[in-house]
Amino acid sequence: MSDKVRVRYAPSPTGYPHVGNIRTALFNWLFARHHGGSFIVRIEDTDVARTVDGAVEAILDGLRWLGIDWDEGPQAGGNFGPYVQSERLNKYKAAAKKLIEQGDAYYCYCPPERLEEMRNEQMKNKQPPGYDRRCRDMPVPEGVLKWMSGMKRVVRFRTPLAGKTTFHDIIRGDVTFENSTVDDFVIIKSDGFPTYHLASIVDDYEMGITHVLRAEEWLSSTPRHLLMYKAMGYKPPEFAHLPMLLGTDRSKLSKRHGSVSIMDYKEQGYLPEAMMNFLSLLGWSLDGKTELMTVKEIIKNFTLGRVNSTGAIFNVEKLDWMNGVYIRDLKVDDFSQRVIPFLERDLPSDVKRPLSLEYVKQIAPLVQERVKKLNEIAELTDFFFTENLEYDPNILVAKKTSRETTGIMLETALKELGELPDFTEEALENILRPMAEKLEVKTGQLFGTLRSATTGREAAPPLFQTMAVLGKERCIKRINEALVVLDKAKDKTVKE
RNA sequence: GGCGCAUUCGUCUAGUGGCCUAGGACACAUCCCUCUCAAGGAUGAGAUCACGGGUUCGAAUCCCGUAUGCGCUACCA
Repeated sequence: MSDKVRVRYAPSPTGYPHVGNIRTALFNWLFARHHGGSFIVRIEDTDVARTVDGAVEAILDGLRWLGIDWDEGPQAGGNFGPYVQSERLNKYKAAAKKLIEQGDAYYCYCPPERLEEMRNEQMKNKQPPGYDRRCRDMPVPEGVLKWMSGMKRVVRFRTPLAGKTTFHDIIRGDVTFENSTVDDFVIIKSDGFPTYHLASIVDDYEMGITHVLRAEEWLSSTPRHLLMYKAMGYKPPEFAHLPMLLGTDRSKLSKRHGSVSIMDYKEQGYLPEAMMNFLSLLGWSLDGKTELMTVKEIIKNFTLGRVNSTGAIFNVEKLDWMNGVYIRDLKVDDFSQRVIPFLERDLPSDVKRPLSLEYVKQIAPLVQERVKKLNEIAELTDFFFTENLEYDPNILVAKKTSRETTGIMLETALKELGELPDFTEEALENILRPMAEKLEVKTGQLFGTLRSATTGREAAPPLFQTMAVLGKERCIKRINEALVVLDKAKDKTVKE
């Protein structure tokens, strides 16, 4: 590749940043970074009706969250601006004018209702739907008359009636379309805005885009674009149509498949680095074996030759696993920092904020390897923060033990723990293990009972560490409370 | 309906004519470790490479056809 690579991500601000879209952005970015080229963001806001306030910022936030930076575009500037299509209308008008003048485009006065009717008729007769070209050869004076009388008009491209358009897709190889299957599509809408087709080719040309990497859904409109490049006398860029992201039923990923906004994933506690790693593997692979990679490694190895052509189902289970791997890899301090916003968001409201970073740092290592998503943190650790525990008294009585035995275990623990000078993990272990032996119960039974008493749950981090972090005072208090509610529990001497 | 693209374990994928009696990962199962839950380790089950024809000494890999899926078929992108 002798020319410097210039690629773009061209989202339209019609809603939240969709993961499928972001994946396209990611591949463009990886491609640019791999080749030392430029990654450009261009906002395609040519659909006035569908434009949503705040969408641009949301999309940019999504990119930033993942660590995708752009060399040119909104907030970054660049020499090819403006990077917002609604600020480039004159360029599209000029292009349309040129096409009309050289006979490659024409005004069409057909009202939407007629087109609708025409389509219905075509469908009914099992004809391929498409514009019937009624205005294609309208004499100029007639058009002028309609225009003067106030009729609305659009500009359509005059598609060649015969011939073929072939192009080489970097991922799929040669693709050919019969021009006769391409209808006279609209390039300027009646509101004066261009359609995607016109705007994108004008901008891609003027911004010096060398490669267009976009989702497969665009494959069928590529001949339109090529025809326009030709009519405009532009040299077309190279094309690569990326496989789509699919939902579990293999259809285009959408809301009904679950979360589709990249920001939802952020809020659920996926790490951006895990998300990027996972997304990069949807349609691309290094060697079929290496899956966990740093951004650097991904960039270093990312080539279109290793992008496949089959749509990929967005497999959340694998994402969860990968996120867990990344979480476990975090340094305790880092993990603690990242977890605080989630704790502050999800812990019961009576827990005082702001949380102590020092205290969180004590808790964090106990749950780090047990968490797949950061939003699980509050649920897993709330007993470290709340004063009163609420739980089913039955969990105090370990399997195959009686209420009486449980009472004895709690009393004994209470007494010996009370005399323990330093409440460390090691000291606790040294006192609790022999205690089980003395009481002639299994360690699992004793520890289980104490776990329930001190945490209010049956599954928690290792007992000694947990108790050490909770501290002597709180553990004693909770064991006392356990003794009170024990009355309500049932014996479990009979095998369940 | 038309056009286009695709088709390897449930899922993500490796595979570019012989190394494939098809490899890895997630998920799943069993076992080990173990104070619970995880994590970790080991083992296992799971794909007649959509199907049918060719080409070839030899095909998951090349060609043709069929089927299925998906996408497009807007004054949306």
